[in-house]
Amino acid sequence: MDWQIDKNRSICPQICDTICVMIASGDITPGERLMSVREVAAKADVTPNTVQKAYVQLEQQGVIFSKRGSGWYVSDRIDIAKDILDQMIHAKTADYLNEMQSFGLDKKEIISIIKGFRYS
Amino acid sequence: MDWQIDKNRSICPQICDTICVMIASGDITPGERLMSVREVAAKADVTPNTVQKAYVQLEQQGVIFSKRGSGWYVSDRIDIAKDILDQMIHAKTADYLNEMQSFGLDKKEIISIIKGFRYS
DNA sequence: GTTACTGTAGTAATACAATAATACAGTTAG
DNA sequence: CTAACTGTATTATTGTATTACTACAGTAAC
Repeated sequence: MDWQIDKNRSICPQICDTICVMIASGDITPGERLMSVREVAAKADVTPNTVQKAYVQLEQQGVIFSKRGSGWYVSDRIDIAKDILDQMIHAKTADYLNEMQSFGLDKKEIISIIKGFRYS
Repeated sequence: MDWQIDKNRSICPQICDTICVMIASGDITPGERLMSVREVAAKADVTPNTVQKAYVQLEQQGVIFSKRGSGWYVSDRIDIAKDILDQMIHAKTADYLNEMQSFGLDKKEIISIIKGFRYS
């Protein structure tokens, strides 16, 4: 997995999203152990504290659970991770469309811009 | 103009964007006076300080200029406002596409989601 | 049992955006 | 001239995210 973090955006949600993608895509499966808080922190070049916060959030949503002193593990409810992702995609799309409309663009124009988009 | 501010996002850039849209769309024209810092602050329900900051940023980019004690005015260079908007649209589209790709979606899937998007 | 890992918890420091309140100086209209 | 509006500037405070550091307790392997 690529633990690439965009430091211009909030880090904690990015970690949550990355874990959910790994679970939804089958990259990691129920019962499997996650990388430790300190490992992820090192890979993503962030503070263990921030990773811990993200893990706790996912735990509260039922996506993962912890065994004290042992590690973090993927829960059986991979459907939750998928739901979170779907919801995330919908929310971010809504935000994007709203912003584009505040710039005076309608849906057709937006799609046209995306189709013609060249990646740098 | 609708001075609707999304308080979940940073306010200062939203004010800058709104002014640029007003200029690019011809809603306000070169030489015309803008609403005062205090007026905008009241309409948008934010602090005059924040509006001031946004105006100064636009001034540094050459979009507007101030006459002390009198007010803020639209500069002749409406092309700058248009450029800023184009750049903004491109940047936000790039961010959106990058995020969607980190969720495992390709361009075709993204367009499909947008086409089927229902506004709430 | 010791060692090295793990989760867990807390504090302090930093950075940033925004708020709040105030004051000063220039302008414009009456 | 005066009053009411402007822009401008400063300071203090809040809220949030993140970092940095430290400490404690449970687990697992040797």
